[in-house]
Amino acid sequence: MSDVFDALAHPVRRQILKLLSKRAMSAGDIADKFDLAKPTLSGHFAVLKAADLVSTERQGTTIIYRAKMSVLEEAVAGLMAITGRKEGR
Amino acid sequence: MSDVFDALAHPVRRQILKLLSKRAMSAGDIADKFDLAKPTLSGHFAVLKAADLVSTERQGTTIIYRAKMSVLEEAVAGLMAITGRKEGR
DNA sequence: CTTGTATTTCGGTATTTAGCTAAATAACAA
DNA sequence: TTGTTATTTAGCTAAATACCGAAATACAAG
Repeated sequence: MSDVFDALAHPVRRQILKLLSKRAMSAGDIADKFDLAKPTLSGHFAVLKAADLVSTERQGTTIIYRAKMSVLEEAVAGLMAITGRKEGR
Repeated sequence: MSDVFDALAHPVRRQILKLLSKRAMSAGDIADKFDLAKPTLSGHFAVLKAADLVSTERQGTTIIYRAKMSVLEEAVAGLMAITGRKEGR
């Protein structure tokens, strides 16, 4: 769980998740959306993967990233446990 | 908003928020709950305050911390914007 | 004004993180 | 095999973070 919050702490990683929540994308396509070197993005992908927030699938030479929404929703639930909210909908 | 996620990234700070969500507490009382030096906790308080996640009130020589639940709920809402959930309740 | 209590600020070190370039790996096509 | 494209790993530096003990600040009581 702590890994998830670590991952969410960086704005670029939150933005990546937002992109992936709309549709799966290749590493390169994601990287093109940011003004950062590709290895830097690759590092961010690794953090997201360590947090289990994304899954990957290789398609030939490209790698497709997908957001694991269920894990993200667990983080939301974790925060709501602090706020005292009941389950969201 | 980024400050909020930075603040939430550290497990001690999440734990502090959880304590404060139950009841307001003095800095010292909070510090007693952790096996860390007081200056270390004071630093965590400062991060929470910078994120506007807590408010303070001085009562004589002690300082009372309170969780600002509304700000925490905004963070929840921010995450839910990524997940695509509708407003929680 | 001195003392005691609560808390923060200061100064320091050790660790982690974010970013880069260059090099390595993987898959594929010719 | 050679070359091309996509991505990651390695190696590095700079900056940020977490922690500590010691000192400073703020307040209240005597």
